[in-house]
Formats: sequence, structure tokens, C-alpha cells
Amino acid sequence: MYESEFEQSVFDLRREKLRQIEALGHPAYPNSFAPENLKVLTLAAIRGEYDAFTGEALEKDRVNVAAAGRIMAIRAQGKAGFAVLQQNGERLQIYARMDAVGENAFQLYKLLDMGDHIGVSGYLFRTRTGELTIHVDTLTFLSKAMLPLPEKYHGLADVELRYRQRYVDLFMNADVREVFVKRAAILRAMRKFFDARGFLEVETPMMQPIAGGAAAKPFTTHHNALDIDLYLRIAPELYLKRLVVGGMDRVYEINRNFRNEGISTQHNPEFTMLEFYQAYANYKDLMDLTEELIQFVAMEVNGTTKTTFNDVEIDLSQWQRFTMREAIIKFWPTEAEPRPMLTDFESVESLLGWIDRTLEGNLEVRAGFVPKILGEPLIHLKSSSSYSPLYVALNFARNSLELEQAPLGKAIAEVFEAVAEPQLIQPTIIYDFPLAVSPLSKQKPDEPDWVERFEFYIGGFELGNAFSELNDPVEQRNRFLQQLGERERGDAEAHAMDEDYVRALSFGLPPTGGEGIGIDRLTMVLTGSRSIRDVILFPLMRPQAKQSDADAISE
RNA sequence: GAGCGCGUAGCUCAGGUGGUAGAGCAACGCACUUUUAAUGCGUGGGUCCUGGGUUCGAGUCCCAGCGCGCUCACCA
Repeated sequence: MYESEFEQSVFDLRREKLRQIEALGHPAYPNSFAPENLKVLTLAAIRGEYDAFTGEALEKDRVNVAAAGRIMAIRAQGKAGFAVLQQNGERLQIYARMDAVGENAFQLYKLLDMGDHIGVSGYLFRTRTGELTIHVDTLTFLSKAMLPLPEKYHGLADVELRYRQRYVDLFMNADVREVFVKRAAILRAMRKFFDARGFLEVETPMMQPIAGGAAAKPFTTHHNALDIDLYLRIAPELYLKRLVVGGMDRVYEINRNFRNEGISTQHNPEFTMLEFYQAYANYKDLMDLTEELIQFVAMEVNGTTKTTFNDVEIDLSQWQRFTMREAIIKFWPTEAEPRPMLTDFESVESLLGWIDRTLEGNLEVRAGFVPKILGEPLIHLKSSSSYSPLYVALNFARNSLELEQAPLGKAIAEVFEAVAEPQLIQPTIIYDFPLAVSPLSKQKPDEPDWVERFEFYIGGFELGNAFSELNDPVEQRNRFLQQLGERERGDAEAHAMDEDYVRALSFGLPPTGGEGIGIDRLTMVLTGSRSIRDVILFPLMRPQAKQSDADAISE
């Protein structure tokens, strides 16, 4: 049954112990723990109630309690013994002595192992060292740990084992449990926030015939009875806006999206997103709402707007706002002058002019920043890690502009991501995005090449994306057609045509603001977790073949 | 997808320059009726990730593969 001899022998020994426990008259797997005349309390409730009581007070008026938990430490001492029970993240010590529990129960006690579940009843007292402890009268066996627990001092430290065997990680490492308690609190706070503002929580399809609403590669699945391929959704966006057309003026959805792309400390193939839509609002309204929301959630969850991420203190009550073009100028590194000016972003020619001045000015001067590789094809640049991201981005922008592979807006967005994004540690809203990278957003009235869209950043990565929704069906159809063009040119992430969505818009979508917020990433920020896998209970791992399977495969 | 690092007992980790594998916890046995990383005495436990190669000899060196982590790319 087990690959290791050690685990198999422990398992066999524990089965023998279970047999002995049954021989003493205790069921090996009882159906419940329900002592007579005594309500079973949680360990948290007992601690909450009696942690403040002195030993004298507990001696004067005896408090009888019943509780259950997993044995996390056990210290036998002749005809008595201590054990520490753990339940729901709370711990409490128990003390069992033969003259109190009787011969039979003490025999049972001696058959207990770390990891077993037991129930006890008895009275509370304080030991010589002052620790609150249950003096056990009756001992009930509940369930056996058939495998040995990890080391009791260091716990389970191997990162891979922690993700693969989260069930062990959770009861061994208290802080892991805390992260997921907070994650639940974050979801609760978000629902509270939106419910209080008249938003309706809805659920839209996760299996979609057209995977729309974002630029990403979808997972494909198949429905047998209908014999059709379906996609796991990459975003709920287009369905939620259909609901706004239908008169649900304020809706939100919190659930999973699936994107068939790379895995990193910031990306899991399935991730949780909050998306919400508010009729008669625009992106400026959502900026205010976003700042309010993040602060509210932080206060509800942590009781403070301060949080520490990557050893940097972040204040979620202090927000900055820049346009994308302003951000490039502001965050342009001084060692890489000339810094661009707003006019440089006006046309392909002006941008190319600035890029050339910048690359020439830096050539050979600052080796760490700009290596001498101007002539190289960009395919090598993109996948190489030996050049500065800034340099790679500038070259990519320049080459794609010269070869007319990308519009001006796409090049500017490229430069922005390389220059500014890593520096956006404190809460920052970046607004006014290029039309070219925003197929679903509404144009700015005075600058038709730019749209009313913003993203917000905390800790150096993007947490949310919002815009004034494009509600002109004719324009939307044109944008889809443009995306189809990019699809034909090989962009697998370009948007597909969604005729029914255009039809929905044709019935009239009111001016609407919509936003998506990555819950996993927000949880990272609020819990100080560096990896997204630390805030997802079961992150996707490559399945591990057993040795016997591996042999079979290789044959 | 690329680069770097890691993989030794159930767990946490040691194992200069190649010489047949070790500690603590856990497990098993004994002692111990207020301990708390309990203590004392004793015992067992390993395909050193997998497969090749070099060598008289490989945990150690070389090659390939697998898994994980980090960085980068894609992306949220």
C-alpha cells in the first residue's frame, strides 16, 4: 500500500493498536463524540472563556468541560501523561492520570499517537507552570492517524510537499491556516461592500461557446450530448454586461477564471476574480470606488490599511494616480536619459525619434543597462534574460513600429510595462490606455486614440483593470473585426467575434463602468504572501507519477 | 518556453579534495503521576530522485531525464 517500508510498518503497527483499542471496548471509528450531560465546546470557546481565570478560581469553582481535537504533542509520564489537542487552529493541553480516568481509559491513553483525534471531558485547572489544562475524567477515542506526522519542531517545510499535501500543511503550520482564514474574510468584506451599495451577486457561465472578455488563451472542453466544444471562461465580462442591458444595473460576480498560460509566483491557471458593473458610472467613479473598496477590505481583514509585502511597508490609504504617459515620464530612470516628453507619444515618428535618441545616448555608456545589440532580431531579444527589460522593450517597440507590426498604442503600452510596473509598489492607479490594447473600452471624447481605462497596481503588479464600457454596437463590431485581423496574423489571444454580445449592445447598454480585481493577488498583498500558491489551497502541480507508473511509462 | 538552484530515513537537516551513509524529531521497547522541543537507557529504519557514463571504487565527478523553487518570457 505504501512505497516506503517505514510507512508500511507504521501503518501495520497502528492497525494493531486499533485492534487493541477495540479489544478494550472502544470503537475504532465511532460516529460521533457526544458525552452525556455535557455540551462539547470548541477549544477556542474554552480558551476565550477561561484563559483569564486563575488557578485558584478554577479550583474554587470547578468548571467541567468536554472538547475534542487532534493530538499534536503527547508526553507520557509513567501512570499519567500530558497531550496537546488542536482543533480549528486552537490548542489546549490535557492531563490524564490513571487514578482519575481509570485502568481501561489509561490503557487506551497509552495506545494513542500523535495525530490521533480524541474527545475528553474533565475539569479545568492550571499546572505548576500556569498552563490552562483539562484534567481528564473520561477519554473517548475518535480516529487514528495511521501515518506519522512531520517533525514537530520544524513542521512541514518542503514547499512541494506543502502544496501537494495541503491537508498536512494546514494542521502542521498555523500561519498557513491564517492566510486562508483571511482569504475568506476578504471575500466576506467584498460582498459586504457591494451588497451595501445595491449590487446583486450573480453567477454567469464558466463554460462558454466563445471565450471572451479578455486577451488570453482558453482551456477547451467538450459536451458529449450536444457534441460541441466549449471553453472554460477567461472572464465573465461579456455576460455581466448583458445583464446590465437586461436592467440589472449593479451586478458583481466572484468566481474562477481559467487561462491556459504560464505558471509563476503571480499566475495560477485557475484564479479568482471579482468583476462588477455599475450603470451610469464611468471610470473616474470606479477609481474612487476602488480606493474605498481596498481600504475597506484591509480594515475589515487586518484592522489597518498598512501591510508589509516583500519587506516593504505599503499604505493602502495613500493612492497615486498617473496617466500611462505621465507614468512613463515619471518613472523613467535618470541614468537612461533622455526622458521622454508628452509630445513624444503623439505619433509613430515622434516616438521612434525619442527611442532612437535614447538608445544612441546609452549605447556602450552603461553596460548594465544597454548592451550593444541593436542589430539583433527581436525574437531573440524577447526571450533573452541577459538584457535589461527596458532595453528589450524599447527595441521591441521600435522594431514593431518600423515593421508596422504593432500600432503606436501597443508600443507605448509595451514601454510602460517595462518602465513603470515594477516601481508601482504603493497603491497606484494608471489611467488612459491606448485604444489599440483595449477592444472593449470607450474612447476618450477628446483623444480618440485613447480610452477611458485604468489599472491599479500594488506591490509591483497589477491587481485590477477597469474601464468605461464601450456601448456603441457599431464601434464594438468594428473592434471585434480588428481583433479578428490580429487573430489571423497569429495572435492567439486576440478577441473572437461575439455576435450575440453585439446584439445585446444593440438593445442599449447604459453608460456603464466595469472592473475586475484579482482576489488571489489582493490576498497576497493583504497577507504578505510572495507566491500566489501560498494563497491558493490547492495550486496546480504537475502530477507526480509513482515509481511503478514511471517504470511502466518508460517501457 | 529559457537560465540558475535544489532533490540523502516518515519529517528537519549534516555528509572538504571520490573509499561502501549520519544526527535530531518521529517509530518500537523499558523506566518515570504537573510535563510542555519532557527526561534517561536501549532497538530498528535508506533503490542517497531516475537512467546511463567515467573510475578498482560514485551520495560525491560527467551526461540525459523527472519533480520542485527562483528569475525571465506570456499574462491578471
